[in-house]
Amino acid sequence: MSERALPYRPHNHQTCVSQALTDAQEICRQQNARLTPIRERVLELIWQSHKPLGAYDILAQLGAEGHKAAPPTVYRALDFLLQYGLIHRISSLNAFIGCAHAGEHHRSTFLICRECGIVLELAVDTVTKAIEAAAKAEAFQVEDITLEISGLCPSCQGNTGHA
Amino acid sequence: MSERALPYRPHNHQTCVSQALTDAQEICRQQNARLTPIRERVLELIWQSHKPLGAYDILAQLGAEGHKAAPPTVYRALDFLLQYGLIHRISSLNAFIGCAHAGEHHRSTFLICRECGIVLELAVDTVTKAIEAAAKAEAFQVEDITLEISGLCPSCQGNTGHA
DNA sequence: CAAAATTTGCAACATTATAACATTTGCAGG
DNA sequence: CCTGCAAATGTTATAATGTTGCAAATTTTG
Repeated sequence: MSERALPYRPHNHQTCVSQALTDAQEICRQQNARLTPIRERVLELIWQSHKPLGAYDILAQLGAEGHKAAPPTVYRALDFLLQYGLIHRISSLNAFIGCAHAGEHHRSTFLICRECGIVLELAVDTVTKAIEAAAKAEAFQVEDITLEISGLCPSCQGNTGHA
Repeated sequence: MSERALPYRPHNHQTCVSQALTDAQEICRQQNARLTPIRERVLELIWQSHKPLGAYDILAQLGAEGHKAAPPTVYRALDFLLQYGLIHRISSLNAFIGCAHAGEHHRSTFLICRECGIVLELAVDTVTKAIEAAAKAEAFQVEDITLEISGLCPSCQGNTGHA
């Protein structure tokens, strides 16, 4: 597996997109899931940047390209993509972002820049372990972890507060 | 400072409520913030249980007791209570819960039972440290952490799946 | 091919949150 | 006291996000 580009830095983003689509196709094939044109297009739209995209943004873009879909169409595609681990939902933003580790079993941490909006997904074992230990200490059975960190990415630090 | 009751266990909940209100009054006095009747009542409603309460639930309860408020009234009270650290917002539920550590500087972890809805707030230093270390490794400047763990609380484990 | 299951279309609606502006209240200085 | 400002609340409308229910089309399966 190749190294992934840091989203903050300039990079050939088309590589991110095509990698994500290829991975998605492979994952769906393995699980006998149908990556239909709508689902694939929604995934592609979400991957158009490293900023999370709202459901209604997706809806608008589909509309702009001639496919006038209704909200359920988009939400169903999103549900599918979530179910197969191809995207993540960012609760604190009511928005969705492509999964950078599709196919790998992982717990994600999201670093969300409040300035540029870019999100970096991490899978840090020490964090996961600490969380699971804390839950275990309370005899709580963990099913799902939402960990979203808001702040300033390296590129935006020092760039704020002056016109 | 006295020990806090575990929300899952039966406890004299009135103690939780009055403690929360007393703390809130003290915190507001110290900061010259006005804990007006509406704000105090919203806080009290939120503390009526250890389950997060939606803004429109609050609205409905205010209505039921004769104070027919509009959404902005509730959201403004919530903003105030959030600002002074008297409540927390649970992003994954779009709901609000009383802060169990008001006045103490802390980063919270929420254990949310999907079965009974009860939320336990923790402030675990190992978790906070691990998260901050992970962010630091990416040169990310942390401002806010959303950590919400969904699963089964001790009381609800084994109680599910059979009528 | 026919039946069954999955996916999509579509209309209506439910829930959550905010904008904009008017009115009232609390309070400090004259 | 009272007056004038700032903070808080009231009011109306609307924006943003998400769901339900059912019909039509498509795909899979026997």
